[in-house]
Amino acid sequence: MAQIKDVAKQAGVSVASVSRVLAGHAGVSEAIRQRVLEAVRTMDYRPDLAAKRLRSRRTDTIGLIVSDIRNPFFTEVSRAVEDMAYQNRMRVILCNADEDPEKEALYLDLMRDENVSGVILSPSLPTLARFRMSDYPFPVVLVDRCDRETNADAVVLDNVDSAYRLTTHLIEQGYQRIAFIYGTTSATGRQRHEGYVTAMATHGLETLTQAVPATVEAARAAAGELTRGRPLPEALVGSNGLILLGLIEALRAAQLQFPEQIALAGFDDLPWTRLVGPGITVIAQPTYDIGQAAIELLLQRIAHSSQSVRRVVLRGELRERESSRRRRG
Amino acid sequence: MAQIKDVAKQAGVSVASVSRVLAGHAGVSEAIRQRVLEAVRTMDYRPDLAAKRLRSRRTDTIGLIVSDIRNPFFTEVSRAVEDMAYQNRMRVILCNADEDPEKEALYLDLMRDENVSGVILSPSLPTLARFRMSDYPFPVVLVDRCDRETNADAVVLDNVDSAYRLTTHLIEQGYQRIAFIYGTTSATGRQRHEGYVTAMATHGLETLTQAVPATVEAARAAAGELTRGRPLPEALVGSNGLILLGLIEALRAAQLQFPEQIALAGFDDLPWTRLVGPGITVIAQPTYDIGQAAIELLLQRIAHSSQSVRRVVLRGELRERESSRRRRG
DNA sequence: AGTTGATTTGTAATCGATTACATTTTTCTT
DNA sequence: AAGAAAAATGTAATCGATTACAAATCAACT
Repeated sequence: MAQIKDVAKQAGVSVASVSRVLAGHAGVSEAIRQRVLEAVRTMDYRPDLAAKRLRSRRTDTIGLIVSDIRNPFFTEVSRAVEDMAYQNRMRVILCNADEDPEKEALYLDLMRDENVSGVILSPSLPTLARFRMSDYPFPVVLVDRCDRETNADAVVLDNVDSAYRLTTHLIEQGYQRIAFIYGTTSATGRQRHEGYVTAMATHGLETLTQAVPATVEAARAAAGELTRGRPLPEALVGSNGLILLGLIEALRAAQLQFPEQIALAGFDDLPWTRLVGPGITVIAQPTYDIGQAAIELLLQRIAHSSQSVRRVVLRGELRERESSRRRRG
Repeated sequence: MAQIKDVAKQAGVSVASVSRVLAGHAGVSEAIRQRVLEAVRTMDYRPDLAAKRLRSRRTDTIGLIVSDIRNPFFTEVSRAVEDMAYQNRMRVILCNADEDPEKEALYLDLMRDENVSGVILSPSLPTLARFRMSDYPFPVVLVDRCDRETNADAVVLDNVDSAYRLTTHLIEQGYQRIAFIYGTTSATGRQRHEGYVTAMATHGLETLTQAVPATVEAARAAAGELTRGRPLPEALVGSNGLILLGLIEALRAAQLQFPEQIALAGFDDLPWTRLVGPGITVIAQPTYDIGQAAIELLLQRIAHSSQSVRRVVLRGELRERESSRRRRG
């Protein structure tokens, strides 16, 4: 394997010149530039990244810590982050923390060991509550989850407002007994719950909620309970894609048709939401944009560590489908 | 930041001893071991990974190159790989090559630069055809795609057989004009096509196939064409999850009910396959197991570079649902 | 031509670990 | 108790780049 000194010898220059040419630094004559480039080409020289990283103290690597890559929301975010990262000659280290604060801490520690340039994190509730930018030797951008109080760069959906609009849509369609099933492990669920509550209150309606761990199974169980209660809710709303899936499974099990017997709506426009039943009304998140915005924010922060804290709030889009069709009678 | 020499000073030993203790090497007295460990603890010493990697020439990193992480099959495989990797104190670098041989080559080059311990790759057809283990300075395990001729460690589904069983199932249910829509960008689609053809031939039936790029859009278009033809096919089979999705969209657009007007079956048991319509018959792949097997194979190969080439073939499971219900008449 | 200042190039220190080899200490043998 | 063999420990070289600093070259202006 050729090293920088071999290239230097071949080109008849010093290693410093080779390094300068390759780093694109100014102050090197065109003649030397050409000779170095030629030598690099003929020898197929590849700088050793380990050496480079040791000496330069930069890794050009970013960490992405999500709860579970299998959640389609994070799949899409991760794809966006990876695309942008490679475009900027950076690497991505991906971790699944499973909403577990201990794993999150573990992986954040690992990021420190890796000396990453920055981290994109979707924190669980406990981690978010404790979060201080200054606790980490690298920039952190929060994604998907963020509190009003949190002082950190972040990219989130307008959760409260989206939930408000979704709930209001159902109310306008003539539904009143609207049940909201939401995940308790993340700030997202809480905020969407808040929007739901506000919308219901605005219209003088009573709320009906179930807080569950954000899993298909938990949502299915909760919805099962709700559908066994009397009077039956007129509509069910799930606070994210996994929960929505659980609701559908419960309706299947209870042999309830939607929207005829019970209306349905939720968050996350997944490939199947318009194919299940007559199509499901959802708030679509601009997932790819969220990922893109997150890494852009991170790259800016890496470049200018002292710039002011920014929060990017993206708007969810209401996609009306048959599952929330106007209530007859 | 504490370095190894600080720890050595604090513990009153040499840097070599510290290194030996931390590496878990034998031949160091219990007394020193304890003193070093104590010093490491009190100083919260973290070895610098860049330095470690430079000197030891090992990165404990593996590369995972898939076509697109948004394909649920690869999402699940990737999760398995990450889980196992972190359990073995290894990092994962994930790349999306979009079925593009050039991008695959690019990322494989990047893996060389990163000096990874090994790579898990799901190659496009051209890359697979050209694949030689000896072209790479690191072990490579193929996943999902592999030819009979390919001489490389690999983990794949029993594609031919699975497709044969799925097709035979439809035939046994009374279907004869069965159309097979398959992806041409990967070996997987071809092999499943082969199983379909064999099953049809065995029963003396004529084949009806459409080869498409493995995307939802292409599959939708192809299915649209098929459903406009007369006589209408009696059943549609998609060679993977994305294609299946495209087929369903096409049936929706053409307002064809399944299985009443046309039966449906495919590959990949995704969260929604039993929720769309009356449930869709599929071959379920043991995706997590596939990922797990791949990294196990890779770790073994890293440990024993000269062991004989292994191929792990996992069996797909036929999940019969209503979309392939027995044909009336 | 000589001096000054700017620009280009080269030499050698440095990043922070691992590890080959040398040295010291311990254990065992006779 | 002396000497040999084995085990433990330490010293210093090494991995392969970047970069601070020194040296050399070049240009411009008296």
